[in-house]
Amino acid sequence: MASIHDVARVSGVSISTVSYALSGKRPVSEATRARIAKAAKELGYQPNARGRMLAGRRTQLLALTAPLHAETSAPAHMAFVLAVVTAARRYDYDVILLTEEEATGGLSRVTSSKLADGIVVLDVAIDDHRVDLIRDLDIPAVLIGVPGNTAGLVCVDLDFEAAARLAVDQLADNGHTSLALLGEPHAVYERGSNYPRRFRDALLTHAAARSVDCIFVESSKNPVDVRAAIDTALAAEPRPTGLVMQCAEPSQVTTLEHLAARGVRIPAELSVISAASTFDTSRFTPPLDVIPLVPAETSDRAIDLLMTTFSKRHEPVVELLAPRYFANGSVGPPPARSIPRPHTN
Amino acid sequence: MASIHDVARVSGVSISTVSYALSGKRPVSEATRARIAKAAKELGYQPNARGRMLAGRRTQLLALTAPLHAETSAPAHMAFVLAVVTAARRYDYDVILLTEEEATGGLSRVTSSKLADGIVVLDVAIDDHRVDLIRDLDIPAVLIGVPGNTAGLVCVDLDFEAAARLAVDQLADNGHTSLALLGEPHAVYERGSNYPRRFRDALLTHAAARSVDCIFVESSKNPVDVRAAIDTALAAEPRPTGLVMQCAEPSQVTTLEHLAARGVRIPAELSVISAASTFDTSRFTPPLDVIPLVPAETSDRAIDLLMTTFSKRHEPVVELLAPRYFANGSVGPPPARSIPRPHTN
DNA sequence: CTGAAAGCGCTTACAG
DNA sequence: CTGAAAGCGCTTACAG
Repeated sequence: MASIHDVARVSGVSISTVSYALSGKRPVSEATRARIAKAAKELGYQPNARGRMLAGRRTQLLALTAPLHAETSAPAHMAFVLAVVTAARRYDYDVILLTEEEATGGLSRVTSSKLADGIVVLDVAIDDHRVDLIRDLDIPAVLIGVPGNTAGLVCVDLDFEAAARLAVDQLADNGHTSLALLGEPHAVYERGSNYPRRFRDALLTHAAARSVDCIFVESSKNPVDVRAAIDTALAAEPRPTGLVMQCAEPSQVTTLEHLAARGVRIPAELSVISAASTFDTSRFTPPLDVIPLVPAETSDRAIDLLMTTFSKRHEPVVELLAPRYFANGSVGPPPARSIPRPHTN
Repeated sequence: MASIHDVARVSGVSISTVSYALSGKRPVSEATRARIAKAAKELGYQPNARGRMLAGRRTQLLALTAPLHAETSAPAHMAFVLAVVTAARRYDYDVILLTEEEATGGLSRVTSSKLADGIVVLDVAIDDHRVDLIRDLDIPAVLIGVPGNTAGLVCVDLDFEAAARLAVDQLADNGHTSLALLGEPHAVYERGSNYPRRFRDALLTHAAARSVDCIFVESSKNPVDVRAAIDTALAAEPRPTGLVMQCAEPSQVTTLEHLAARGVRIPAELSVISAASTFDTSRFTPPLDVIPLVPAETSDRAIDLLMTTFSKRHEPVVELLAPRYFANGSVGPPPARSIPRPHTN
């Protein structure tokens, strides 16, 4: 394997000139540059990362801490991991994946050994051990997600509160006065990442602010429970004419099938919005309006901020990306006249 | 940040003695060792990975090439990525995740820059560009999966042919003479990893060898199509009394629900086996017999082989792990007397 | 525009 | 049992 010395010898210059010619950090005469380029190409020279890491101040390596809980949705998780790696590559960074249960161990290790230049934290919980560690560690870090206490941190996430308001407004502006939210399975709110909670709370709050009734039901990995939840929601009084789903793809598919089976027409009888989804709701039956989760944009922005941190100390900031609404025809006005059902109770 | 020089100074020895004391690669007197350990602890010394990489012959870094296609099942994919990282950590290795579409670019990069000590290839297709590259690259590598041409390679995988035979035997031995296989969606056989093909082909071949009829149908992301496929399968002549499912979890759940809706009792009227599954079929309704995919065992073995390769050149080998069968009560004898249906056609 | 040299923080023969 | 020193392959002040 050719080294920088080989390239220097073949092109008749010093190794420093080779280094500068290849990095462009110092002007090099065109003739010299050409000879060096030719030699490097002939020899198939690739700078050795080990030498570069030690001499330079960068390893060009990021650590991504992305633990998988039982409650984690694998597709969404994968989408973010993929997006982070792709975003890092734009800056010529590679990504070390930290998955261990005792996630803080991995963080300490790659930090104290100076393996990574920076850290990306995925799937942030409200009360996250990794976040406390990050604050202590003297290493640039960015969180994708928002923990309970953001002091001293750089965070990027979708604005889930705004997304919830957007969903409510969309339905309220269409004239709906009673909604249902099909949320994540119960365990997610207990132990999972915190955005489902932020979304749910904001949605209920904003519905109340707009004088819209809203019933909240939880989904499940079990389709039977999903259908029961939907039945519960639709039995609410006054009967919901709008449904917001913020849950995994299988639960949304089950719901649509169940609604079809019950003969509930979308949007004639029920308007439906899919929220915080990473999957393609435009190919559902029927296609659904969606406020998508945006792994690529979120990760790009997170990595941009992290790279900024490398040059100049970045002040703590929580950047929330504005949600966007994509209409696919699943939202309309509520049924002209809802037939009042007999009062029980 | 304390360096090895600091530790040497504080403990009154040379840096080489510190290095040897900490690595254990040379005997060090107990007294000296104790002083060094004390100093290292006081100073919070952690060896610098950059220096270690350059001086030693190892980076303690593995590259994992795990591209995500549209056809990839995210949960299974995640399970393997997680298992590989966990397996690598047993040897104090960290894992760099390579996900790029042009996966060969990443492989060349980490190899020629000497960033990684070895490579793990996931999700191997029959005709995989990465495999050709691996053969050319002068770096230890192990594949999880089996490509069409295994010459010169070290591969580890579940023995899918044996798994298929096991499923057939289990049903045939119970007296079934007509089976159905619900496989992956069509695109998986066209472009995805190759084990579904190996499983399907072996199952059909072995069924024929045992004089068992077998109809093959494909699943889908769309539940409607899954139900149609099951209907097609059960309409086959002679009517199947055994069903093998080798497809994603949602399709298996849909199938069980559809069978329940059709009033098909398991195993009284239909025996069912779930194959190559990474999810827990014992909590399905009803619980299913399963021949699981084993990410942990497969990855552990793959990493063991890779580590062996580091010390002494390992001869090419294809290691297939024996499948195991877990009974959960979903397989029994076929219905005592199948009511012959009127001959159409 | 270019070079000689120091140095990044370790590991590991070579000596004693 | 321990130390002085070379060297891993680069980058980057320092000089000219």
